Amino acid sequence: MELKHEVKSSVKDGELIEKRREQIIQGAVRLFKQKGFHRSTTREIAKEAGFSIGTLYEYIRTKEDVLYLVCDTIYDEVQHRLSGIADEEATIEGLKRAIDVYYRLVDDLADEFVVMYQESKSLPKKALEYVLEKERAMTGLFNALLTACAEAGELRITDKSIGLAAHHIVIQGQMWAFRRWELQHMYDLDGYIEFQTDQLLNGLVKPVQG
Amino acid sequence: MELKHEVKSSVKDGELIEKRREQIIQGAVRLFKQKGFHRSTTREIAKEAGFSIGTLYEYIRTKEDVLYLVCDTIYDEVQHRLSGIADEEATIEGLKRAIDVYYRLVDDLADEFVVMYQESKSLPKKALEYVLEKERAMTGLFNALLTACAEAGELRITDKSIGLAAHHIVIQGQMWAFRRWELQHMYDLDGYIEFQTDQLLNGLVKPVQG
Amino acid sequence: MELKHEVKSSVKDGELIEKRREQIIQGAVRLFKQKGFHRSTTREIAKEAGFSIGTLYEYIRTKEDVLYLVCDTIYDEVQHRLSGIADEEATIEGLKRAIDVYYRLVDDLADEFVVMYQESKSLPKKALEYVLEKERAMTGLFNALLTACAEAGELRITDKSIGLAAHHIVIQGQMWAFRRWELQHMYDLDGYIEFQTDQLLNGLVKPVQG
Amino acid sequence: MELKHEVKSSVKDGELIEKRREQIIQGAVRLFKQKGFHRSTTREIAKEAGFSIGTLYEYIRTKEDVLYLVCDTIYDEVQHRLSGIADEEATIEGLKRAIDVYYRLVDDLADEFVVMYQESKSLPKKALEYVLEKERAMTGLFNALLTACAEAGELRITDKSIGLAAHHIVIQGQMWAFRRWELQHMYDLDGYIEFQTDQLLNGLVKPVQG
DNA sequence: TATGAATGAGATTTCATTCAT
DNA sequence: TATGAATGAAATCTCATTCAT
Repeated sequence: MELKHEVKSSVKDGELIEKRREQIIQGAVRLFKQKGFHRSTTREIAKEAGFSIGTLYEYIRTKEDVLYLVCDTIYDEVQHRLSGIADEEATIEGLKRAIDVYYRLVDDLADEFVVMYQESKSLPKKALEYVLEKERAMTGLFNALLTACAEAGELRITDKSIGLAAHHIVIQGQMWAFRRWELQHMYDLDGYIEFQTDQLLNGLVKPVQG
Repeated sequence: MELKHEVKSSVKDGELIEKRREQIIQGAVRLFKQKGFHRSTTREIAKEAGFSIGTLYEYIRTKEDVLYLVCDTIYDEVQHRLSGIADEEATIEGLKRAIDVYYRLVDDLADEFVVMYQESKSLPKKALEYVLEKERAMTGLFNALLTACAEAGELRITDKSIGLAAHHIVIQGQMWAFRRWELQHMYDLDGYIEFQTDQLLNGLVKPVQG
Repeated sequence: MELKHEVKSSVKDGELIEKRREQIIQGAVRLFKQKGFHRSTTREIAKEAGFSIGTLYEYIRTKEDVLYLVCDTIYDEVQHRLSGIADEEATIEGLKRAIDVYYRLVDDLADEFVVMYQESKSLPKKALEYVLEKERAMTGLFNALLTACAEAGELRITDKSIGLAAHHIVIQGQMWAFRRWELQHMYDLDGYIEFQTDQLLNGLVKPVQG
Repeated sequence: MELKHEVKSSVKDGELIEKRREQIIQGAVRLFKQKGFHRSTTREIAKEAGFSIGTLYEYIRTKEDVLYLVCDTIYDEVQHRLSGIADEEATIEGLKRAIDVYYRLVDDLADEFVVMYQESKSLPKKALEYVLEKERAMTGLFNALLTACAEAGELRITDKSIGLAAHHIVIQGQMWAFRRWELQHMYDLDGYIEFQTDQLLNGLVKPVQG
């Protein structure tokens, strides 16, 4: 199902491609954070990556490829770090741990998240689809865990509400990235996680003995 | 604190300016929805507005002015439609009505909201500040109402949590704009408002006789 | 049948388009004569035409459009100047006059012919087809006249040979353009026409009486 | 007058140079046929030749060298295959044989001829001169043979016409290369040779007893 | 006021050539 | 000798902005 939208390179050495793309991505993220995708030029990207414009184009075909590489990498990291969630036990505690992992991930990659959400609509159609699919998968992880908790009788939640609750978690996390500067006046990350989690579970947890 | 970032026009007739800018904004929103700010050209904006590129530049100074006009207009509309909130009574019912008004506003201006949040970082610094200030004012409305309710003893909520809850409301509304296509599979607007409101109040409402 | 491969312009004033394209074509021919199509840059073309690169692109879409405009114009001139041939009388004298007109045309437009034949394969497929069609039409004019002469009993020539003879005439004329510098050591235009015409007719004219 | 425009190579082994250049030329002709000289990249030339871009540049100095090699090789082959002409006997039959040899040569190397005539103006000045000199030598072969025939009383032809007739033969042959696809509808090679030869001699041969 | 032709800085992309391995 | 990654000058094309009419 990995319909990975391939980015063509004219360089043959796979390891080198890996290394150079790493440089490109790092440079691009630094740049996009400051100026966004459209205001960053390919020359700047090349320079930030540490090589010439010609070399940049040995590893990508178009400027949009850079954006795709950035988005793809972020989701790969996300996927990697969230991979544990799928195996969490279907309990309130498991759910809390999953949310905690996710929020800390957002905090670490806050800049990257902002870049991705603000620029991804500039991706070519096929690449956008692929990225959206990854985003859906992320929501899906929480959806599965919530479903498992509900089935295990840990949550009083209707099937209908599960989907929304999953979105809820995901969005609430992203909010930390997008409004960090405002929110950090009021909360630190731990406080924020605690508040949001309580807030969520207050509505969902089965009272101990109804 | 009205730092209204003025947009200069070489036309003198105030009414005409009003009318032309209306055309510009409407055209621009239609365009930005499809292609985003950067991918839309000034020629396209002029055409979509119904006049020539020369005329466009009689009413704005730079392309960024168009984006500013769009953002500014949206907030004017928001401010107008939310003006009642400030006067709501400090009760759960008052809070519910305020939230309802806000969610319906987001639903009506969903496209505009999406455009604004995706593109506003392209505004020049000063204009961006002004827009962010308006955004803060919006959150402030709910903040004030929540505070009033808390003071009136209608809500069990710490001072510290009020700010976050206000953000919560604002974000939850915007989520409807950003994820409409996914969410509409599960909920219609009324259902969504109800669910979100319940969810929020579950955590905040003082149990009847706790 | 005029499948004229349209060249799009973003300028609306038809007369202006006409005028500017005239400038473009003249400048381009001057340039292409010296350096050929590929070695001429769009900036040089603009400069030679007498305006800025931006203006050039108001009147064409791509560099290839310039080549097409050049080729098209040459053939228009050719077609115009050969239009009389179609009405020539079906006699040896008529044929001679037609050949004379054609050779003088080639002499006048020698540079243009060279440009066209050396560069036309760089045209995009559709435009190339259109140009080739015009070339075929030119050969067709002589074909028709030769056929008429044969039918009128003025020439002893098999049907099969007519096609080749028409090609012959066309090529022999082009040779004057392509090898001018060599041939002019030996002949002036009048002498060349006379020699070639004699040569051709020697083989084709019916001996006065058996 | 062998001004052989030397192509420098950094490889010492003469045989290897020979072999590699053969590969380069063959690949280049294939490529130039399809896309022309300017549209073919050095990378493509290297690939088509069967080795890397680095290796290509061990055997040439510039891209234009490739074009020169192609042109030079064609003329070497031409010279080789026409070498017999110089020794032909000064009779009509000898002339006919010479023409026959030449036409068949053109037919064999048709693609190469087309490439050469369409691209040779892209050669650097010195190389172009050298190639033109070879072309002149080819015409010279026929010139000499025609002169010999005239002196032997086999042809009624003025001195002045000999030069033109030689050009005639050369061009008529090239016409087969350039317009093959049109002409093959009407003639096969044998028929074409016969027709052209008759045509030519009709004007030149002394009537048997005139 | 309205128009749209003109401008040219600047963006993306290509590709001949070099050079370290 | 062979390789192919690196380079950067240069090419094409776009588009925000101006200004004469």
